[in-house]
Amino acid sequence: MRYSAGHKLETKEKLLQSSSLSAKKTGFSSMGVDGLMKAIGLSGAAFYSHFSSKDDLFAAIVERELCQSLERLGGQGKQDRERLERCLKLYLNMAHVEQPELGCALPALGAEIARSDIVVREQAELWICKLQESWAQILESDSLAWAILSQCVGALVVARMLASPKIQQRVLNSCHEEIGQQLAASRVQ
Amino acid sequence: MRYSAGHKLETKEKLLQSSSLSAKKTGFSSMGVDGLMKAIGLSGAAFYSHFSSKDDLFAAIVERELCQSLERLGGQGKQDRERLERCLKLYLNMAHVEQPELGCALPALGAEIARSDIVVREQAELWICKLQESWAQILESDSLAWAILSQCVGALVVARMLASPKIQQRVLNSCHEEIGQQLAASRVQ
DNA sequence: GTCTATACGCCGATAGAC
DNA sequence: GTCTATCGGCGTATAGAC
Repeated sequence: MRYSAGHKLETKEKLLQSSSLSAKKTGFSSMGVDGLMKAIGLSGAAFYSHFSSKDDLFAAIVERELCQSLERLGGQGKQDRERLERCLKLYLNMAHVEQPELGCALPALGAEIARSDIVVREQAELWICKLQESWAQILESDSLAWAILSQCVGALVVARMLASPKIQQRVLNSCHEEIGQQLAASRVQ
Repeated sequence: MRYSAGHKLETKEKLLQSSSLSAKKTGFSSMGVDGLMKAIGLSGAAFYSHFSSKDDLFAAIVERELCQSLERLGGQGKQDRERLERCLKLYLNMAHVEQPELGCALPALGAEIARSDIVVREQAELWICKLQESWAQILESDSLAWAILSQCVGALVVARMLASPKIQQRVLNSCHEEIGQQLAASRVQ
């Protein structure tokens, strides 16, 4: 082998990272294999040494991204409400609206995941359910966990569609405020 | 003119309707001009008698769809909470999850709208704000209106990513239930 | 593992006949 | 307004040299 043992792993990792960013920014279907490889300094044909098809790459991106989202949002081990509220504040943030490439894949790739084949959706379901379970444990409410998750994803989808930063900010503030009230209500209950 | 006066309008309307359904189902970027025209029994070249470019069509689809969503959800003239709650029940429904082509454009095209140029996003903002204002009037709360709107859109994005109908249903039920509590809380306040 | 070269189809868009 | 024919580019994917 003309290349070192770890080289393939490194290349694949670089490709995954670069592709994930691009997919969240411009949409997966809008990316070409050639452009993806050029972005990491390789030719288009080299792509097929790492993935059998473009769809195969998408499955890998989804798994990687959702695993990462779970780490960021659900955390490992026991959590508490305070840490959850800090996560929500980071999630419902203008920086997150303006930089989809650095943020959660659910608002950015949700529609494309929804249109993927069953294998990808089962992967997505796995990680999304893990995140929901993590939140449900903290909140002691299954339905509240689903509701807040949906609201966070929706807030970013809605805000990113808007043209003016002021209204985007108002969407984020509103969701943050209303979630705060839901959390407070669930605490005294 | 070899074609009747209303012919062009009818054809354009048929094209808009057919394209809107396809866009919500498979995503706008995945559609080809040729396929869109074949779907209404015309050749691909005839497209350019109605729209100057594919992007021009997307702008028209967004305007048409969001205007329609406003009619369905915001209604014209005065509304009341009961009618709003009936709308939410229809929105947070498995039929809506399973048939994106018949439903709201916000969950289906949100990410693509977000990536469009400023003109499209200004259009989107216009209609979304009208819807929010309509709800805010009923609910007597700006932030609650934004929060519920986000939650509804997010619920559909999340549910459609999932593989199993049972969990999809649970997402819808959870959001419906939690929104119900938010509405009740805002009523007594 | 990566390269160049290439196959082959679909893409958006235009030209010109009717 | 719609058609057929066509252009030039880019899409995914493969073949074979190194």
